[in-house]
This record gives sequence, C-alpha cells and structure tokens, in this order.
Amino acid sequence: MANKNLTKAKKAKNDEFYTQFSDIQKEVESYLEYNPDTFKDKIIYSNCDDPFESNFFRYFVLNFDRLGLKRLISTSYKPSPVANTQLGLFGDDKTLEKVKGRPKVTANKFIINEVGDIDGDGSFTLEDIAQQLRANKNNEWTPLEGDGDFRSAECVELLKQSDIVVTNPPFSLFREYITQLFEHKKQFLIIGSMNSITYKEIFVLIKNNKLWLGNGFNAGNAYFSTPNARKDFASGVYDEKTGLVKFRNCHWFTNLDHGRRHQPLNLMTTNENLRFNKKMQGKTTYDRYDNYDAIDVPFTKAIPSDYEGVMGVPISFLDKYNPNQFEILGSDTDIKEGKLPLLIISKWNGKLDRGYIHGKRIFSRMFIKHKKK
DNA sequence: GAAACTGCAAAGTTGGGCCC
DNA sequence: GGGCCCAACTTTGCAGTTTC
Repeated sequence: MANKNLTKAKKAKNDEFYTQFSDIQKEVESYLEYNPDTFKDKIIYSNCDDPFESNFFRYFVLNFDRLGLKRLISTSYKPSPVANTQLGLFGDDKTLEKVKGRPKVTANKFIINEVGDIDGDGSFTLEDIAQQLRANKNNEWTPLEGDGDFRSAECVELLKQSDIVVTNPPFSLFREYITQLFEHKKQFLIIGSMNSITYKEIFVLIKNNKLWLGNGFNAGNAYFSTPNARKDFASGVYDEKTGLVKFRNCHWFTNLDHGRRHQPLNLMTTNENLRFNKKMQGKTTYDRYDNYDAIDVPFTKAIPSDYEGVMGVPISFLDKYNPNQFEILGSDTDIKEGKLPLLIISKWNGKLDRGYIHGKRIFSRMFIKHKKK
C-alpha cells in the first residue's frame, strides 16, 4: 500500500503545495524567541514561490518592520496559475498585460524595501503594499525574463544579493536546491521531506552540523493547501472540507539556530524503559542488529539514558537532536561505504544496505552515542 | 460497565523501477 | 539480475463518547 502511494506520487510530480500562514508564523517566531535579531537588517529571498498566492510573501510583508528586514525578494516559478486570487488587490497580473490576448509566459518578481500605512487608514495592510507597487515607489514589481526556475541566471543573481532564503521548494529538487544554497553560502529556512535526511549529500551536512531540523510543524503533522486536489490521496490524507493535504514526514530544514535544538531530551534508563515504556513491552533487552555492532532503539523516546555504546535510532530522532547531548556517528550509507568499520559484525556475510534484526531488514537508521559529560 | 465506535495525536516506515 | 535510489506517506494507540 505504502509503495502504491509512492508510485502515485512519483507519477504525479505534484510539487504545488502552499504553506499555511500559521505554520510560517510559528516557525519564524521560534527563531525570534531564541534570537530576536535573527532577521534584523537581512535581505529575505523567497524563490520557488508565488507572490500572488504565497503566505511567505504575506507573512514577511506584514511583519517587515517588526522583524527589522532590510528587503524582501519574492519570485514565482512560471506564471501564476492563480493570479488575482488571494492577492488580487495588486491589480492585474503584469505578465498578462505584457502578452495581451496570449497565454502568460513569464513569472513575477517582487522587491519590497519599504512598508507602511500608505493609504492612511490607520493600519498597514497588503493594500498599502499594492499602492506602493502600483506607484513603483521604493518597491518593485516586474516580470522575470524566464520562468523563475531557481537555477536560472536571474534568480541566482537575486540569490547572491540575499542573506536568508525562506521558502517551500519542490521536494523533487530538494538536493539540488540545498546544494545551491551551500554553494552560495546562504542562511536558509526551507521545507523538505524527512526522507531527504537519508540522502547521503544531505546526511553529511547534518552529521557535520551544517544543517539541522527547524522547530517543526505541530506534532510533526504538516498540512498544506493544494490547487490540484487529487481524489486519489489515501484516506485521511486529503480533507475536502479544509482543502488541506496532511503529510507526516515534512519538516523545516535550516542552518539558523533555535532554542529547541538546545533543549535536552529527557530519557529513562535501560531498565526503566524495559519496565515502563509501553512501546518496549514484552522485551527483556534491546535488540541488537544481525550485521551492526549496536543496539536498535525503535523509538526516539526509548533511547536509554545509561547506554554508553552505539545506538541505532530512527531518522525522526533528528527532530529531538541536541548536539550537546548526542554525537551522530553516521548512517546506514556510511557503514556500507566503509566509514564505520568497527560497527560491522565480522561474521556477517549478508548485505550492508540497512540494519537487519533476526533476518528482517528495517528502515533507515542513524547511529548515535551519548556525549561524554 | 464493558464493548464498540470515533476522533485526534503521535510516531514510525518499503519495495518497485531503473541503471549498470 | 542485483543493487541502489527514490517517493509531498500510514498506522497505531489512546481517550472520550455512545451503545446495549
């Protein structure tokens, strides 16, 4: 069943999912709590985005002064399919004007340098921004030359000008997207699939403390709205009433520091887990892998506080990872590539693609140890 | 009051297809 | 034909409520 869904997703290449305003707000606020100046005097760039629809654009415009932003740049990928809907107050899509009577061919670029109560109604709203944009006063709204692909020269040029990239890029291009951010030495806060953790190019960044998970969605459940509401989502994935699609394994990826990353994970001892942790019931000891010299910890909560050796944990452990508490030794791939030779059971003659327990292959694990106090 | 039902929150995961 | 890579999930359990 699971794989059926994966195959469907592969075929659909459905990369159009809009992040909710409240999720952006909650995530950004968690960085501000840790450091109120996280975004101060910074140029924020939100590419792979559609300013007409985007809650990223809306959030950063409405919080421009409070965050102390220097500039906000937002570019869309391909012409907006939904122009004049959410932000219809901006007037006609300029790409339409450019190619009257023919399909839209270009994407949009917004550059915001200044916000304020332009229309004098006592409050600052998107209408003020719309007026400024119409007047081209300090702010800019122009069509892009190309389709807004993040790899295009004009978008790379905008990336170079920016300090922090905040967006929800297409999952299918996640690796390429991250690679570009590191090439240009940018700070970022982006949404990606948890499974990206298992990609070796991504994992090495996590292991070397150059990339980590953000504060995260409520209870790890991310809800996105989608213009392409497919009817073939599995039960419980798409809610027609709200128009939201629920995904379990999405997370924020970042290199900005936040408080949750420094909170220690409270743990029970080995004996306490075996006695009181319901998920460990029926076991008298932790399983060991057939092929790796480590214990298997099937749930993050079940990490024993008193075990000094190597532990294999699910990738979702990263959501609770505190670099002062744990050391990440490597992944399945690292073992396979011979980077952790001491972890291989010498008498094992089988595969080294994943961990095996009693002959059964289990899901990706990463290998950790408690840091010595 | 036990069983069945329901809604919600929490936390984990494979195997088909393609490439060599 | 074996191994690697990929893909915007599913399942489970608990707690509160209803039913008989």
